[in-house]
Formats: sequence, structure tokens, C-alpha cells
Amino acid sequence: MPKNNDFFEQVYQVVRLVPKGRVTTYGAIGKYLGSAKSARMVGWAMNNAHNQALKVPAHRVVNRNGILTGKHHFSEQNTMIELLEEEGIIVKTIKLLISRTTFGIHLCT
DNA sequence: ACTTTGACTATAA
DNA sequence: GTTATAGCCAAAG
Repeated sequence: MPKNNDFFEQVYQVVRLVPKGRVTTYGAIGKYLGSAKSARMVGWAMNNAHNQALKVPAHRVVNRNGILTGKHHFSEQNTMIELLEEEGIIVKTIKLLISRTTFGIHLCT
């Protein structure tokens, strides 16, 4: 019987909450979950996200600089950039979004 | 048990 | 503006 409150599950849940057209950062997620979490933990959890059956919009999760650090972890056919552009987001816009809100995910909810 | 590594971030030079 | 360093916490070797 697996636990419901796994750290991974929490991270995935938060990422799924991110609305279309909006992005968040690893640090924001970590802070949202609690002080015990750090940005590295979020990224580490995302590494397992690919194993999750539930769809996780990892392409909406970027680093603090607005760079898609996990693009190499995505399928070569659909890169994060393409997915984001498909939603009307450009990398520059991502930077603006992050600049405007210190913790994007907080303002999202 | 110790060392290395990682989809990060903040601060300093 | 970039590059360097430290802090972060957990998994894997």
C-alpha cells in the first residue's frame, strides 16, 4: 500500500495545478511545499515524474532564470520550447512572468 | 558509512 | 553582464 503523501506526489500535484500560460520555478514549488524542501529536491522529484502515470506538465516548470533546464529529459520530438510556444509562451515571456512574481505558483492558486 | 551527483538558487567578486 | 562559491537535501555508487 503506497503512501499518498509522498514527496514526489506533492510535487507532481503542485505542478499539475499550474494553469496554462503560466510557469513556475523549482524554488517556488519547494517553498510552497515547505522549508524542508529545496529546489534541488523538486528537480530530483521531477526526474521520477517521467515514471508517473499521471501527466505532469513539466514543461511549465523552469528554473529561476527562465531556462528550461530539463529539456534534455524530454522526448526529442516534443521539446519544452515547442510545448510552451504551443501554449503561447515564449522564453522571454517566461522571464517576464517570473520577474513579475517572486513566487508564481503562489499567485496562481 | 563516505563520496558523488543532481531538471536549483542566492550571493559575491 | 558572467563566473565562482556555498547552501540545499536526498538517492545511488
